[in-house]
Amino acid sequence: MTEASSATPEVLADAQTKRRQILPKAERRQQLIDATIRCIAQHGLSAVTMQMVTRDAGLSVGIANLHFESKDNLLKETLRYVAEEYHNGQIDIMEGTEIPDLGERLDALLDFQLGRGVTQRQKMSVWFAYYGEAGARPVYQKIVSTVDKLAAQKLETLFASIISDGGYQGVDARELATGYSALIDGLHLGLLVTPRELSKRRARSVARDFLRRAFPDHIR
Amino acid sequence: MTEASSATPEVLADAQTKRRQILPKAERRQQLIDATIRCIAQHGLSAVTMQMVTRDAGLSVGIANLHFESKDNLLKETLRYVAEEYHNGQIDIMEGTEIPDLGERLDALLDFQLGRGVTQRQKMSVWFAYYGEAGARPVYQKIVSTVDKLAAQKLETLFASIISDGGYQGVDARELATGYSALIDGLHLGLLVTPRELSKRRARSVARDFLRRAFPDHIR
DNA sequence: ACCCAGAATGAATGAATATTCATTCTTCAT
DNA sequence: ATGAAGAATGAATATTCATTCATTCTGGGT
Repeated sequence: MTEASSATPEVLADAQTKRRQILPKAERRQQLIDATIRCIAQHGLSAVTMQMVTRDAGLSVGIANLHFESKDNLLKETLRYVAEEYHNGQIDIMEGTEIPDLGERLDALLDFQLGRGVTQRQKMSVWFAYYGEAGARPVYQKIVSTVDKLAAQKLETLFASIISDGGYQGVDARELATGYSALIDGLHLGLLVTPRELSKRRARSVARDFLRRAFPDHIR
Repeated sequence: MTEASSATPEVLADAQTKRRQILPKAERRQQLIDATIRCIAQHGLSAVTMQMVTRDAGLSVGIANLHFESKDNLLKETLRYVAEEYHNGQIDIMEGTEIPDLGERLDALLDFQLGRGVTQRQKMSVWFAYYGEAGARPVYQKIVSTVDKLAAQKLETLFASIISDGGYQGVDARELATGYSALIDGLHLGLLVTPRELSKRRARSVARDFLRRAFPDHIR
């Protein structure tokens, strides 16, 4: 009642001063992508609305269509961002020369794949939300498979080096790389869907077991 | 204009005779669940509408709300159906006594998990569509984890028998079962998202490799 | 100091969609 | 045959949502 008249101008100003800010295109785009990721994780891909995303970003509804042509496009770009972030992280480790020891490099890769950054519920939710739609949306399939292919090659190369280095017999690098990738994906899924039954700790131990059985001289 | 009068009664009858059929509740429910599965696979979970499902089933729009209270419920029941179908199939193989030899039983399990029935795109699409939403929908999480838990136990028991039978040293049944399940999930994902890079044939070979490394005397 | 290009806003619009329910049709017990 | 129980229909309703665009605002260039 008295609020409107008794409140100091400053308080009112604080509440009202939602100063309109103008930022470079790239920055706004990233803000919106980040908001989209949060919304997908919290509400699920099928429940995400433009209102939801723009509210989460603290911006107006019209802005999403200004920077991305459409909702469809925003979702597509968000997937591309998440996919590239993950795969660039892997590739940096695999082809970087900072870690010369092959066993240690494997360890670093595993740390990245099942470590804090990647296994945050947020990221995994987004990941699988898109996988779920991939069957019906060739665009998603293409984004993922494009980026996946390179990572798979690098992994195969790394495995081949390790096989050669350790003189392991009867092990096929390609086959093993496919298996390891699938194992990691499956563990991510378990962490997302049944976190009660699968802890991060155990997921890491399972993946490490797989590697140890394949490369006993390089792990542990 | 003249159609109505010139067309023979029979032709009209053929076109019009969409004889309304009354079926037992259980049968209608199954029809609708089947239609839902097809729609999810073809259009993605987020694009499925009631119109779409009922049209696919060749029925009227109102019928879905008659047999399932709501769209939400129809989707929930569809997930339950698919989850139970898959897990019952696995459990039948694992605890059935039809296959006494442990190695053969493992083979049968692998055949089922990566064989025709399960890896049809339809089923896998539905599978991952729900996984994608599971992060945001506790109901889905619960349905999957409930049904998953039992299958995981049976698998662990089977592995334990094999370990004991083969006298394998330094192998933990639980750890291995977790790894194998994750591997299968990951392979399903690969078959769905990057079918170009991963054939069914290779998926089976990868899974078999995993088992052979763990239980060399029982596989191949 | 003052423009103005174009960034940002949000009310309005129209399309899509879940759900309802009055009505029609089937079946079966009698 | 007949009527009643209830299964099935689909036009109508109310809601939700993506997209538009006239208007407002900002900050850098002069």
